[in-house]
Amino acid sequence: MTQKKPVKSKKSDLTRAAILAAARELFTSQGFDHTTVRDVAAKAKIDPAMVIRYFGSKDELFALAVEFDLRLPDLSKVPRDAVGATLAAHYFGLWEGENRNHGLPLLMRSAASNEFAAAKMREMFGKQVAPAIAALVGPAQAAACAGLVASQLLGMAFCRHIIKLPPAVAMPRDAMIKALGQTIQNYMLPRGIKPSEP
Amino acid sequence: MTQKKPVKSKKSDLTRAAILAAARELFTSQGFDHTTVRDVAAKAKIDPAMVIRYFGSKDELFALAVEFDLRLPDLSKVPRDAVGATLAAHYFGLWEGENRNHGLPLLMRSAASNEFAAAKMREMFGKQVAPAIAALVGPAQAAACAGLVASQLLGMAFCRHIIKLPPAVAMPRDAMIKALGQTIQNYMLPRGIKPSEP
DNA sequence: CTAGAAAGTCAACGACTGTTGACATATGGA
DNA sequence: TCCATATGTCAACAGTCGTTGACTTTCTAG
Repeated sequence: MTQKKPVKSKKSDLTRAAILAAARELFTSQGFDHTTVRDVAAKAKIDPAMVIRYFGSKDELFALAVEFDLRLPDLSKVPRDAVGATLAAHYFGLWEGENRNHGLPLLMRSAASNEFAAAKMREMFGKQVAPAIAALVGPAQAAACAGLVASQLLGMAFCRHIIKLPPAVAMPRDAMIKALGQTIQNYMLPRGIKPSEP
Repeated sequence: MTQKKPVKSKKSDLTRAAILAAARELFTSQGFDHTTVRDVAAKAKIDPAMVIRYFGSKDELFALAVEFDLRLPDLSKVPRDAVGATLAAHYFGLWEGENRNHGLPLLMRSAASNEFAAAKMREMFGKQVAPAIAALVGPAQAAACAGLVASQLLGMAFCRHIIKLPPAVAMPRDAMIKALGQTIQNYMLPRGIKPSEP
């Protein structure tokens, strides 16, 4: 007899997962508008009608495909002068690590021309990034600081992975993380050095 | 009599200009895909067929709407320690100055999901930005430097004007330009400080 | 084995899109 | 005045899209 509590992986679960995986890939590489329900179905090797049956609509599918966790490291356990580099390294691990098929590249590709995706990016920033930074830099400068950090990290991802600007693509990962790490470090915990006047 | 050399502003020229202006506005605020030929025609108060007659196709209209000149200042005539701030100020003058209706916001909005727009951004970078930077920093580091500068400037525009991340929107323009100016300055002309190892 | 639910297939609808061609009107030189 | 050309209008085509409902196949509980 088939129990009902210990949910077995029914066949429908596999199909569901296949659709979601196909959708993530296509949304990531083509964006929301250029990805058709028929494309997703073809990649998942099922009928377009199934996509709608399983997820209700293209929008709901997108909303599910987008969900994910940044899994930011606990910055309070990182040496203070390594915070910038740690953050930069973690962030580009999300883009260039083993499991690349998550919501971040997907959101980035669609956010510029899709208000739902833009709102999701703002939400993710507000719930995951801002608090992590606010815990380190004090409430007064926290917002501005978080905005600056986000602009640098998102900007490099935009150049390197979205529009593929040659020098940003060619830059070795280590050098990029080092440069961005210093910038972020300076935004978050500026030294007494005071870049300009002594 | 109507002369033919000193081109008078015929009526068709006005219509053409009206179409182009309407197209720029809509492409900028909605991106390429969400802007329909019918939208443009409605905004220009003419028939959709005229848009095609005047510009051949939606793609050709987009290609024309996108053309523009960054008008970068001559960095060699700027005090070396003011290069970063000058560049940042000029760049955000393009976004927030009086004449905002040009190709840059337009490209940014569409580049993530439109290969033509992405290619145009790469071309603009290669022809206008990279040379200006290469003239200052020497060919060895020029490419990497230009990539870093672009990532920071484009990233902030993305946060502030495209997805409208609250802290990036709220940041006063002066403070933003100061912070970004320092970062860019450091990318282009790092002080003797030598960030890490000597 | 068998009835019924789950899973999958198929064709079509209605809306929207870029684009076209046939037609009407206006303009300006002869 | 008249005609050629420039300019503008209108309806429709062909294609694509998300979505739906009717149908068939597969699986499994009783």
